[in-house]
Amino acid sequence: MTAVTHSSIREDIRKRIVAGEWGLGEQMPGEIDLASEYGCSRTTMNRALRALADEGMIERKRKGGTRVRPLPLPKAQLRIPIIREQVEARGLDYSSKVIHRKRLSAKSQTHIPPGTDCIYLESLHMAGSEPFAYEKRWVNLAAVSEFEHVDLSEISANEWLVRTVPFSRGNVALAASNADAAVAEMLNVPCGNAVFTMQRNTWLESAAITAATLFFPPEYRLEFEI
Amino acid sequence: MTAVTHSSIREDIRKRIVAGEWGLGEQMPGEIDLASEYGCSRTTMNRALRALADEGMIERKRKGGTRVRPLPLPKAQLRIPIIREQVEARGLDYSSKVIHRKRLSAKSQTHIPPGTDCIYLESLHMAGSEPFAYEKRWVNLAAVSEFEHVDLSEISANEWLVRTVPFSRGNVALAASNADAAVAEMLNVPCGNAVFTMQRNTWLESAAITAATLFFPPEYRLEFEI
DNA sequence: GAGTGGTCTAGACCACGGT
DNA sequence: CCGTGGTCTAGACCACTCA
Repeated sequence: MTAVTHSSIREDIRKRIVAGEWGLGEQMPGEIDLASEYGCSRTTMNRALRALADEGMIERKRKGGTRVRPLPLPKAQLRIPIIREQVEARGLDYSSKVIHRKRLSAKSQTHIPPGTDCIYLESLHMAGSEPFAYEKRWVNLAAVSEFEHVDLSEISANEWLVRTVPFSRGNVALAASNADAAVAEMLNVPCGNAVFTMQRNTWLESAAITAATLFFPPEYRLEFEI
Repeated sequence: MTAVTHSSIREDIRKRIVAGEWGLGEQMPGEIDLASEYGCSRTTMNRALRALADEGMIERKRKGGTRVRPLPLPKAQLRIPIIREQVEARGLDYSSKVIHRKRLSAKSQTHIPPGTDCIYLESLHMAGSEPFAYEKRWVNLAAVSEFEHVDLSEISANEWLVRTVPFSRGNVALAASNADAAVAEMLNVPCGNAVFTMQRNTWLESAAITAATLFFPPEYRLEFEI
């Protein structure tokens, strides 16, 4: 006898969908019917079906009932890794060095309003004695003025920001680009070689906090489940 | 007066966390206290807090209570776009052509067991008259034998597979690589140029279905929110 | 042992959206 | 109109884990 828990019910219904018990786009039984079939309350069945809807397997509409999604949404949970953790997960020592540090007005290529007082940083993240990633970053001093006095030999800019402004929101763009001379030298790859790049803009509420671009050597792969 | 719904409560508590009402790693009030503070039932408060825990903002443990996560997990919902949709979203006509099609035994670089009878395909996805992506794909005939007879001038391999085996799971790896001569010619970029690559392996239950590698021109960016 | 979250229940009312 | 999912409630028992 299967335990009547929302998770076991959810997995059982998932199997029935995968097995094709209800065709694509076809209406499946409602909460009340399924609840009585499984011998659980409607609340529990609701939770199981809600979870399947959240992951894009089914679609639910008031009055329209519950349907198997015709083309499932290929959604994935991607966890943006913290660089230190990635390095340490490979059993290597993490360190970072600041290569350039300047005080500049924001340029227009970032989401920080042009002219805003910023710190511009270039730093190299190391895994053992090998370069792991090169970073170019703008930090908005109007939003985090304390950043001006942070000792970046003690803590990386990224970690300081995460601890100071932990719950910011942002966007990410992934791309491939050809290494320019500076990036190529830092990552120890031939000039023009393909490098994986990740651009991140973050906000706290409506204030632009930081814009960072990370360059990874060609071996780097960002992996996740779907 | 704020309505007492799980979502409004969740957003209010999110604001209080962002405002720093409870320090990082510090224990916050339990469900019962918060429920009485908001004048809702414990069930409702549980749902609000569970949602915040799911998105990585708080950590919950039996007996240990609820705590603000010390370093928030940067998680993102990444929707893997269907190529046709990406092209059409840019207002361009989508088409695809098969460049090579062979029947081969699987090689060991994919997740399909070596020696399995496969179709190997190379195809070009077009946006208007421009190349949009080049695809190399293995399809396991032992898992989807009908694929042998599909007319790929009518429907792309990807779309046929999604409709036929809709609920497969898989993994994805993103990287930057240097275009080899064939890919460079197809994408109309200089040989050796950086191309964005996406490798996908998919399974239905435990059966390997298909392994695909997509190559995108250097302008391509994969964007998402965090 | 005891406190906290995890979960289930039975019942209720509401909101959306096809008919 | 009225069926369906969306949500809330009050109460209960359980399971984990810290002290």
